[in-house]
Amino acid sequence: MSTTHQDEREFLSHYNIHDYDVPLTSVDLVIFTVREEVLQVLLVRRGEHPFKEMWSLPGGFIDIHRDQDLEATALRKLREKTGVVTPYLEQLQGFGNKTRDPRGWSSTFAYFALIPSEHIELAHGANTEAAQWFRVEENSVQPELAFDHAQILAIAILRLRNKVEYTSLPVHLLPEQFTLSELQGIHEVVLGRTVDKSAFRKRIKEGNFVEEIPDAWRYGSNRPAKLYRRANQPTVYFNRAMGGRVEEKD
Amino acid sequence: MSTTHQDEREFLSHYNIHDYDVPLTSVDLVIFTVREEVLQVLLVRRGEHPFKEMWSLPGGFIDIHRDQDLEATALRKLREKTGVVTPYLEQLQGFGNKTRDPRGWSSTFAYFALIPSEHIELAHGANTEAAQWFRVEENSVQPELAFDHAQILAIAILRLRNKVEYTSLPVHLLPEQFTLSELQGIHEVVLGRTVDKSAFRKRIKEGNFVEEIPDAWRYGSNRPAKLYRRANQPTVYFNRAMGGRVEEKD
DNA sequence: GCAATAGTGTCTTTTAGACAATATGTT
DNA sequence: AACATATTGTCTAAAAGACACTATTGC
Repeated sequence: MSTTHQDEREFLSHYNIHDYDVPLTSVDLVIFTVREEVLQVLLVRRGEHPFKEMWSLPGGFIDIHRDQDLEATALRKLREKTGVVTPYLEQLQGFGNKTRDPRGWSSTFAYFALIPSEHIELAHGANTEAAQWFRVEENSVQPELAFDHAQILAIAILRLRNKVEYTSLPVHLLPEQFTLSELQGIHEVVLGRTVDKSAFRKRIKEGNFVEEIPDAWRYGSNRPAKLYRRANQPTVYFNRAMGGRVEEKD
Repeated sequence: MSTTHQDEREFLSHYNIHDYDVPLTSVDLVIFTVREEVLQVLLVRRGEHPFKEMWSLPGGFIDIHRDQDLEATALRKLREKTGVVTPYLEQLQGFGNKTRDPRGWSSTFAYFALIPSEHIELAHGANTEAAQWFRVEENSVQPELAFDHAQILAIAILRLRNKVEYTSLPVHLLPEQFTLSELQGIHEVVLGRTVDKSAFRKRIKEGNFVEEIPDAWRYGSNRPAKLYRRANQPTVYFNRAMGGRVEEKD
């Protein structure tokens, strides 16, 4: 109805968000990689209040002029900190309450990203916050984190472990080319336990999310290993988890 | 350090959110129930611009003075529309971009709730928006929805079907007391296919998320059925899905 | 007894786990 | 040949699917 549309235009012309008490809204990132045989997460040291000088997850406010959508905000932050432009990125969960930020009611969309550890250029420089990798031990990281970031991190770690149990997601922690043993190693690092070689390979092969690279081999002082790459497939979900029943879920 | 704390107090005393361009932030709800042997979802007719008169998911802005956290906002909206105070409630996903709301950059935390169809008092009255149940057909609902709510609904339906495949979640669609056949019926309605009685019962019993009610039976013109109730357990995740491999995931 | 639904048992199928056996490169 | 790691095969175990069989009530 034209009347309704005119009404709506009239309404919108008077609408001003600055008239309302609204929450702060940001995007935070949990960026995982596997380096030195350990799961690691990227943290930045805060240069400004609040929580100045403390370590935190990279993130920040949505820039409503530059960012088309939430994912654009997440990708922008990721690019600024790591230079990585095509990560595996998925939304983790939203968090929001009165107390998590001393500036007032605050909510955040937490994302989680997986990147291969090679070719990462961490952001540095006098003015930017320092970025650094930290080892994940159990469900946390050594330094105390700003805001509720310790909680967000714990939930991200849980989600990652669950996804590793029953999806093809860990391929995104590896570079372009990798062997099945390397892929298995990634699984073992994230899960914190060994997995059976035979069962693992059967599973991977029938998932069809990796493909052999023709005539490409990794050589060492032993039998060479076939090199594989990610197939052009969306994430594969297995009908059964790798271990026994998965106890905790998010 | 005391200096840092003083710095921070100083900083906060000058901080004013109204100085910044921030996105709108709301909470929306996808409320499911099973009535008349069909999966149904609760929609409200919008009384105000934008999208005045159109059907939409119940929801609205966070009230930073009344709501402690996001879940409190969701529960408040749910209570206002249905009178239900203890539903199954989980966060679905966040959505946010420049275009979903004509008032400007907008983001929403979508929640999804399951409630039994009995004892629901839908909100009515001249001033409040009309609330009504709609049948879910495939991945959508008959009326066109405001904002990007059709997309949110589709994702919620997908999530619900996936969870029904491999979790104990459907018990929340049933009243206090129910028979195993009724529970199976709920699964069949949501999944849109029949499931095997024997396999279903083995699964349910070993999950231990329902318990027999002593000496309680449902009578009819046939063999009486044992009545069960929800056990005091968190959601159980099964190691395998009910059907074959689950193809689409969220 | 009959109809109707509740509840159980048996066999098959699928896929993971354990673990042994074989393959193929370097040194 | 010795070594190290890659790759495959065989048997077992766990849990779902198909389907038949038994149980118990009202009428």
